[in-house]
Amino acid sequence: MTVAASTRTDDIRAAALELFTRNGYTATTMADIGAAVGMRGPSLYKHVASKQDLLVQIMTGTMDALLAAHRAAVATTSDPVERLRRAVDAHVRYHARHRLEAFVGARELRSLAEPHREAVLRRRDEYERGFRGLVHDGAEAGRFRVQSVRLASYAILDLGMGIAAWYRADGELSENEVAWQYTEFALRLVGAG
Amino acid sequence: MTVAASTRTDDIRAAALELFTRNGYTATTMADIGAAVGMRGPSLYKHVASKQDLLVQIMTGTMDALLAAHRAAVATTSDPVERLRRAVDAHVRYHARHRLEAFVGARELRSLAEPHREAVLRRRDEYERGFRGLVHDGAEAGRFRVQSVRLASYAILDLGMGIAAWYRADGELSENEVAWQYTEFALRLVGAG
DNA sequence: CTCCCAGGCTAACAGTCATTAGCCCGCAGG
DNA sequence: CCTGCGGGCTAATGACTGTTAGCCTGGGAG
Repeated sequence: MTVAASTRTDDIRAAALELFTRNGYTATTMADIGAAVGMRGPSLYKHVASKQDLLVQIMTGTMDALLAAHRAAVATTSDPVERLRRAVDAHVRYHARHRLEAFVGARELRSLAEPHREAVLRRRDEYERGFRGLVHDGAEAGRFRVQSVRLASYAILDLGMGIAAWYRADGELSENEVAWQYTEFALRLVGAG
Repeated sequence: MTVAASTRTDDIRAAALELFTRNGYTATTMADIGAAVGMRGPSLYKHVASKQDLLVQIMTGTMDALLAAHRAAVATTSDPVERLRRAVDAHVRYHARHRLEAFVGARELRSLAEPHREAVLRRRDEYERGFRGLVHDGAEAGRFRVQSVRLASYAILDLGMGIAAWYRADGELSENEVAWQYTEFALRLVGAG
């Protein structure tokens, strides 16, 4: 049986994610991560390759998931306004649902060693270009009123990043409320309100 | 003569700010900072108290300046829409002009030791409440159409944070262009467009 | 019952840092 | 000329960290 494999490894990854988010990558020690899952630091090496590898897994996994969500969102319609609405919805929900991953993904790029950093950066650029394209198409079609496509898409992307910083699943604002409000914000922002 | 005091100390602070921004506080060594100003690590102690002190100066100085700019901006009028416009303008310009300070201020809170962290957090809360108040007043007066005052002010604040991440003084967008666009964004966002 | 090994542990290594101690040089004031 | 010292340097210290080596145990396979 090779089903439902390494719970242990997953636990470790989850603990690392939590600690990286709260204290940062460099300030988190292997001993800390071990303590969080009930073992000593060196024992972790029976399950993971290295501390850096833990970060790599988190960051590349995150970008892949985000890109996938984006592609799925824009593939469902060709109306520019609706495409942007769905992309923002996916963006916001991703940052709310995976706020730890998003948080670490945004803040620890500099802790990522070089073969991987470039790869993550490339995917992030691709994501950014995707949004810029959506805003551009909507403006082209006369559905948006924007002066700078670049500025507007930066603004929309930054809204999502912000969510990862303050959203709490057990807070007084539900994911739906946040998603609805923020898509509204984004559409108003590009003058499609 | 006690005029035009420590150029040396200022140079060191500037170099530290630059390095903290690019590599993060923990990843920056005293030797790095020293090299940036042309001396060895230990020599820095003839000018500054400690590495932590460097961070403290940067972060508290930043929050004070931001709060001062905010107060000055909202003191100049009592019209809710205009007050928000000016507050956002100050917010955006501050984050563009002092992007390094803003960047470090947002990202290195966790590296700040405890007497000071609390103090910075308190001032940040105060700043946040200021914006929330502006949005609330405008909504109360029927000039804004917002569902959640809190969400709208978070969104506006996050826009500024984003600027600190990508703005470059020598980029293709001038401070004025960014400021005008972003105040427009903020006003559209609260439905005052 | 025996054997194996997954998975934990401690000890040790090698490296990195912030910070301190103590030295020394050049120059400004007398 | 000398002397004090601002401000630089090297060496040393002490703490911490990621990672490796090697040991031990308990439970499942045969």
